[in-house]
Amino acid sequence: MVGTTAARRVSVRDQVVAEATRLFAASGFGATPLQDIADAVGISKPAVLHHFPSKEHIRLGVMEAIFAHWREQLPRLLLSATESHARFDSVFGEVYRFFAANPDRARFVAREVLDRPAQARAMLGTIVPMLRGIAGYIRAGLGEKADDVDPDAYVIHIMQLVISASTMADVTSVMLGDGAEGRARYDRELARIAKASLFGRRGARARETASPPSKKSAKPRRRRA
Amino acid sequence: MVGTTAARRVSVRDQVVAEATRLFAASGFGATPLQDIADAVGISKPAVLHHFPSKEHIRLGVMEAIFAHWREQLPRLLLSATESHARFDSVFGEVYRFFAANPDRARFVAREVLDRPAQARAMLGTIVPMLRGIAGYIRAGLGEKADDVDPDAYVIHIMQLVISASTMADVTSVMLGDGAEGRARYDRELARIAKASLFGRRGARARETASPPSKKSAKPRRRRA
DNA sequence: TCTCTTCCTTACCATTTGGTAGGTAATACT
DNA sequence: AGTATTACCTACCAAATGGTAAGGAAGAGA
Repeated sequence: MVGTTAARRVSVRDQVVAEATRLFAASGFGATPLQDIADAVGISKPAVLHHFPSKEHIRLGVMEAIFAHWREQLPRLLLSATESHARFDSVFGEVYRFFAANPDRARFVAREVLDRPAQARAMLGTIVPMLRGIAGYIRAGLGEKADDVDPDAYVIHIMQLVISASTMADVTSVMLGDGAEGRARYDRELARIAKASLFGRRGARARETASPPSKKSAKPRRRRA
Repeated sequence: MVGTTAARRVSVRDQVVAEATRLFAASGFGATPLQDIADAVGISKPAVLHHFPSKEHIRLGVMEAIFAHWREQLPRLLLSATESHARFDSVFGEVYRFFAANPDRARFVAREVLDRPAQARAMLGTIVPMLRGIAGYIRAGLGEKADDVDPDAYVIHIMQLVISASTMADVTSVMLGDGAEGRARYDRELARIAKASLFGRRGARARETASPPSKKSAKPRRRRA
């Protein structure tokens, strides 16, 4: 019948994880029936449970996939430019794009933090060393005189900001407008806050190279709606 | 209209809303059985449905209570100090304390944004005029030369930051430590980011009056789980 | 006392849903 | 070919859960 083992490029298991990620992100773990996942993949419900012992294991699979992906992507940050402003743009852009590229990831993580704080803590723990690495670069880049900045806390807050931005953008657009321009203002201000709080308004403005993590068109003008 | 018997200290209806807020915040709307709310209040499940036509109406009651509370509190911001730095501290402190004083509110709002974006949008819409008022003050306080700041977007992001901070603090403490000092660093950096991104690092440091929004009222909140 | 209203109870129902039983067809292995 | 394994199916079950039915206690007003 329909393409069996040979024609199967992506394993059914991976499809389950992918669809579950999307559905969990949209409706939440508890509100997503196993049947919906099965339907999305195109198999029966017991077939899903053939690949995972339980629904709970699907959730773990989704979470592990996200963090594994992130653990794989994050090290690229550590190879970024050496000049502090350029490095900042690079690092911020990487983090931003990781979540913005697929809001499902941000939504899922946000839900896990709410629903299962203890497990979310454990998962976050697996990337703490890398976050500390980023914080270390910030500390080194700013030098001794920046004793008002707390790099560890800063990294945490910016990660939060990016996650919540990816999560809430569709809701907060009621204030800035739903169009592309509203979203552009939103993204630009997010990048500005992240940068200006580190280098100061002057420093951030002086090098406005990568304020909005390269959307399509960066409109430098700003208007009231 | 329903003045009802005066003997009642706190109406059962209000108790239902209060307990539902706590439970919905902790576990989510879908994952909170009606029975749990009934148990928390100390009545039977059908008794809960005597006060609310359905579980859905309880959710609406919780949301309305939160936003009504906020709509009532926010105007105080508009009476704050006139000097821009002092006003900032005042406004930021108000927003921060509103959510930090009761993390359930932040958690509930965060969940609503994830689960029911359209309704969350509508609710946010009811406070947009006030947010624009705050943005207007920021615009006026900074003057013409601060054309890099987008006050409307700024207000949205800071609100997001405060909400997500109240929501995720218990998880992110894995990086900064669970003790009071870790939380203090967390709060201090949050305030610093909010302020420095508006006034610049120099401006923010010059007036470090209200970095960590006094925890007097928010501190003794640790019980119940 | 009788009646009406409000608030609340116990019993019950219908639906949803995670998970299981047991069988079948295709594939891999020998 | 013969056998074991993998992947999947239909049918089913037990638990959880939102909501309903029907009625009782308590107070107010007559």
